[in-house]
Amino acid sequence: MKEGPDISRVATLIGDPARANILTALMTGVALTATELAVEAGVTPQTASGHLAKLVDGGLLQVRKQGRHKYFALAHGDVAVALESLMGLASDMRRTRTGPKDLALRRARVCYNHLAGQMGVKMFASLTQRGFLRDDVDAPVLTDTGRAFVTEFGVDLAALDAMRAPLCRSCLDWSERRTHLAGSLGRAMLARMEERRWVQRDNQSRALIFNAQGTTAFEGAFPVE
Amino acid sequence: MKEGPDISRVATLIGDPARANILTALMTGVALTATELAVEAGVTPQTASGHLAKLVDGGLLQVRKQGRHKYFALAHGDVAVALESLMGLASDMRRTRTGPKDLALRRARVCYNHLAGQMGVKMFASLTQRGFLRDDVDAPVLTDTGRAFVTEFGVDLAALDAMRAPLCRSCLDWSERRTHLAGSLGRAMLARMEERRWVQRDNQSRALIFNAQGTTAFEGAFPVE
DNA sequence: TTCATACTTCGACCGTAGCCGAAGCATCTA
DNA sequence: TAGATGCTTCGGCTACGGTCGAAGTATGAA
Repeated sequence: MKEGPDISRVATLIGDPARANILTALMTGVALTATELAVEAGVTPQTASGHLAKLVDGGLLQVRKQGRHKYFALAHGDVAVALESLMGLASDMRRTRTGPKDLALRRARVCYNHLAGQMGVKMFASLTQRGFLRDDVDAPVLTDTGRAFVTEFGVDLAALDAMRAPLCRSCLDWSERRTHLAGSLGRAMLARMEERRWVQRDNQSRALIFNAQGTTAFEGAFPVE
Repeated sequence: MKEGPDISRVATLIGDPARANILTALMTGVALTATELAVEAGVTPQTASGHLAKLVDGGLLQVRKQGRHKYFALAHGDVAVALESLMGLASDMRRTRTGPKDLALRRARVCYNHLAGQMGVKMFASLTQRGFLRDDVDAPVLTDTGRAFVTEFGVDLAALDAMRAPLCRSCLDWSERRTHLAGSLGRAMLARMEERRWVQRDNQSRALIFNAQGTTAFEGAFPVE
């Protein structure tokens, strides 16, 4: 016993319902203030304050102070990946009644600011099949034809390259159990779709709602097989 | 709030130190009896019994009854993957003193019966670089030349194909943060190395100890770059 | 300066869950 | 049949951690 990193400490951190709600809320990728997160978690500000301190101390959240507000966000993408993998286990469990809201989430949702769900997986598959993305040892790699494609799509690759964050990352979908595209490129692709008004975020949840034109355009842009 | 699967329940399950020890012990891939796990977790049999029931009920463990013994194992590979991703987060945290035992674990260890750690990552990289393994959308795929290679290595591919379990899977290493080879092929490769007496398991931990000849042979079989 | 807002600290309360001793089944051995 | 051995159930103890009200510290607005 007592070998390797201590799982139980992190798991305990995630295990409290209020903290789990906070983490889930931050899966969208946006930064939220302490009071906003208190509402999200369904507890009073004092209680939330304690939880947030623990999460930051545990390395799961990062915090930025701005005036009298404190903005919290996930510490890094790995946290989101780990949370998704836990969701994968949780969705296995019995008594998982799938409501209509759940269906929307399975179809398309935001995961740390990139596209996840059936449509996320479809996009990833399309890019790979057409040779735009190559799934390398560590992470997916954008090929030359792929760079041309996403530039055409309207993504400013030069700006993304300038950032230190990794361009491509893969993330395992809890609902689909397949890979979708994360990383700064994944975020940029979703941002572009929002700019083009293909898709709109649901204010209440992580669900993404594609309108009629958006759906058609998506199918055209990311054909599969 | 209350969207997607309920993370907190699974996380709470993993969050108790005794249960975390149990899960970690089962990461080797072997099935253990209730009393063995009680010792591993450092609690009395009664207490362990309760924990084990919860883990089975939560879908994290599977159980097989054999005479008056009960053998417990991880429910499926996804559980191991999720645990590894939690370890990845945990190893980030401060106050992670890395002892000598930890070093051995980082070098080579068993992860659900396949090879993990630096040497696991190295093997995966070597196989990919030489075109034996192609990292596809879902999971790695063994190429034709790859099939020839592993057959030459002494793995009975026909037997593996006959099993329903997936041949190749990738698993993210908590210590290396890179991919290594899991799935039935991953297990077969490690088994073959043990047959050849390249490597021996440590009884006390998940560490794998390569002897001198084993190390040399490994370097020869899986060159990198 | 004065008031409002955002967040934190303190203290007390309470519930839950882990823990073990004792006793109870179930299964194998002699 | 009697006696081990492996696992489970029960009951009661304990402690830890989540919760909120009240009060305290920052920052910004009037």
